[in-house]
Amino acid sequence: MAISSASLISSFSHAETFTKHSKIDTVNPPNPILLISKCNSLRELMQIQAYAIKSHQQDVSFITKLINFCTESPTESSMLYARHLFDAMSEPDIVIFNSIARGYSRSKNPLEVFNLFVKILEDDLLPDNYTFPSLLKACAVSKALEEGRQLHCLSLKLGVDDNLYVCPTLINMYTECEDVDAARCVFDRIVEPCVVCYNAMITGYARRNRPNEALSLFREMQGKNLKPNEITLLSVLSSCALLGSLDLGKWIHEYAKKHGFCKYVKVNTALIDMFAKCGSLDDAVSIFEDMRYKDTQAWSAMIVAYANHGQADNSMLMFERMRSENVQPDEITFLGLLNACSHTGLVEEGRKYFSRMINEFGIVPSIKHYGSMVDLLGRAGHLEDAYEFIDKLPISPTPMLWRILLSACSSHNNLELAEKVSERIFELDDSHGGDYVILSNLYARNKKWEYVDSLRKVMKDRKAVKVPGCSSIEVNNVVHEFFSGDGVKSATTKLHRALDEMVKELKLAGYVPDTTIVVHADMCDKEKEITLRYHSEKLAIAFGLLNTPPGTTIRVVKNLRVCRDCHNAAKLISLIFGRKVVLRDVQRFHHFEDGKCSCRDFW
DNA sequence: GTAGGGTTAG
Repeated sequence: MAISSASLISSFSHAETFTKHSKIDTVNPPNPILLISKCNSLRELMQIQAYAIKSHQQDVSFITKLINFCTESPTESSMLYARHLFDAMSEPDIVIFNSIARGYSRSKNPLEVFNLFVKILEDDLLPDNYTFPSLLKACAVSKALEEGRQLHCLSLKLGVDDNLYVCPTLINMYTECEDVDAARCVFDRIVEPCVVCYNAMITGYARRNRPNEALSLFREMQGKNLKPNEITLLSVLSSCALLGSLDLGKWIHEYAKKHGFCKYVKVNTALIDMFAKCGSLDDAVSIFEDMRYKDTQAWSAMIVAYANHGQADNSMLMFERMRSENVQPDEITFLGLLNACSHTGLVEEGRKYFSRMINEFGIVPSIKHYGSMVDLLGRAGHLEDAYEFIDKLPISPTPMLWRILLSACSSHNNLELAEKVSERIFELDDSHGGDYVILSNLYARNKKWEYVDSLRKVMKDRKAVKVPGCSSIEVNNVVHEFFSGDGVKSATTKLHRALDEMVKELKLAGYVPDTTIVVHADMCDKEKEITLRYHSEKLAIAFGLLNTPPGTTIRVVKNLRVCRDCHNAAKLISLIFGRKVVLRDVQRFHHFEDGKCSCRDFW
């Protein structure tokens, strides 16, 4: 709702009635500054100002209090009023500037913060340690690394860089601007970092997908007997989730229980997310059901969790429960629902949620919602619809959107459309090796070897690199990582013998290596088979079989989508070795049990 | 009620 300053000022003059209708002690007139502390609406605040003017008690200190009230939890109208007060001052000083900047910073308006800074410099005012947090936050939200660096220099010059409040904002600015190493430099310069600084750095690592460094700082912090708080736990839990480290996650859960952190809704939500992403949906559900108060994020976490585990019916059930308890859904809620539908091929339901999101709840779809819709249509085989959907978007499509469609083309073996889609991708970004691999696999499947060859050359010429497949498994609190092809040349370890043994047993049970999905055309079948054997997920599963007691569930996390051959193999492994295998790929979870997968081979 | 501010990590 937009409010003009004219309407504000008119309600301001209306506020003069305050003095007429209120009983004012004329002998001992009340101090307007004291009235502000009891004030609880903008309207009352204006009445207090009217009174202060009338009783000649309006001074700089009073105005500062007024502005502070407005910027404490700013709204559009409170900021307009604050700005009105500010503009009326003849010589605003740094204190006033800081207060206004705080308001703009809290209402995520970096542009106005920067404008104010320009004014500060023009007025020859010196920024102080109250000025920097707002400025640095503005850089963080607008990803302005260069401006952030300059502010960092200025803070050094003015000697406020090691201020209790400036330090964490500096770290946060650098991590938000994706310069995590610069953040670490700031952190390392602090003589005795406090919990807030640790939190800023740990959160930065977790957000920038560097969970190992986050966890190692967490350990360092504990070694120093610094007490983590609930905010520390949020980042540590999200690091566990990234790694799929269930053991550490469980330990954090115990820690949270012991130290009274489970009363925080956000900690519980992070626990739900962690358990779900570490493959233990049951634990996620039990945390969720035990929560007394569930907010939008908690419900969404559960909806997303069910979606990623392929339980669309439960996702939708959660949504119904959420609605019946009058909790408002947000964009993440719908992202979860859309993913739930796309993972299970519920095209009509997905379409319905998409339109309800827009029409019933007024949520503007983001690129991720569009991506989910493309996935929904494409994976269900409505490839042309998906193509048209992307073509008609109100925004220009990102390579990612086309990539989702390309992978759907691959699932449905539609080479013709895949070629068309690849063209669209390469126009935007030709450096992504995965795109060439998908297309190349499709050529191979259709026995068009000459195309496979030329595509490999193009890929090489354009210096496109493929992210290597990497799978990890946690055994006895240690996360072991395996890259595809590890040991292809020198397979001498116990693990490789176990792998050979595993494949031998699989073959006895009817496993036939699917050599059509290997990119290299010049390999013979034997070589192709070896390449497949050393896929990272097979290595990780073999490691699990070798190093965990019979009957233990094997939990593997993979950085890419699971390949068709490994999916087949995992199904058989669950059957012949009597092990549950929980495989998290970049897209979703696969639960293998008794020769079947929870995705029902739809992925 | 230290009577011009009250910040930082989610």
